[in-house]
Amino acid sequence: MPDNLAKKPPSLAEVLRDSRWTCDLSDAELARVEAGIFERTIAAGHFACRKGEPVEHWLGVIDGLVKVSSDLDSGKTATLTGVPPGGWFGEGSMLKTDPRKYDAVALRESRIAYMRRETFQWLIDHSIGFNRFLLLQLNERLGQFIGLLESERLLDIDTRVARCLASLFNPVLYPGLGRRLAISQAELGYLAGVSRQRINRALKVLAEAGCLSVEYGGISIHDLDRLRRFGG
DNA sequence: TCATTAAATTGTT
DNA sequence: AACAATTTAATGA
Repeated sequence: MPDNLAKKPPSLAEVLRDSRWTCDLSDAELARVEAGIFERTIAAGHFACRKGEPVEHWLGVIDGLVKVSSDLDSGKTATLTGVPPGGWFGEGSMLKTDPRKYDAVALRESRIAYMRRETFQWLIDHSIGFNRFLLLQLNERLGQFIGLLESERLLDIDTRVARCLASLFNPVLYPGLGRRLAISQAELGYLAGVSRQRINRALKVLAEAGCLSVEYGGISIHDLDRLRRFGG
């Protein structure tokens, strides 16, 4: 275990291979899909996609970290979810013809995959595995948002941070993700909607509870179930 | 390979 | 919000 912690920037092809929705595609089909995707690097603080624009792509996080949020007219911004590497989002918008309803901001420099609408549609028409993935993902997110409702009002900060982290490590939404995630406490603060200092305190509590361990520039999950159930 | 430095992140007030 | 301590990455001898 000397340097398997060394970072290796994943390629688009690797991310596709590891994505659950590509499992029943032939090599030729996978190649077709890959040809319908382009990659773009988004600088920290910049938008991977914006509310109000026509929806032309389904988005995937190859590397980095993205925050999906909704900016209210009041000027306040509500974080809906964070998307770690290996995660795909925006399928809800692809299934409608309305303009996009949410923003996606790169919390740090991130590489984003953009799948064209015609490729997305082709997958729906030809791949049962892709449809199964979409159903699973939509259902999982629905549960996540329902949980977020109680989190917002009923739970203390430590528990909210726990739920936020648990959602990032959701094995259904983000399979390829391992036990460790590179995320700073500041980034986690943006996702959970609390100050970095409060995140620091919450992480100590969660580490004390045996849910995770805090590392420089990231955290490692020890007990995902315990993290999910924390405080409630 | 090692020492130095800058930048990022963390821990605390 | 500010500050000090710690860790990492980059640089060059």
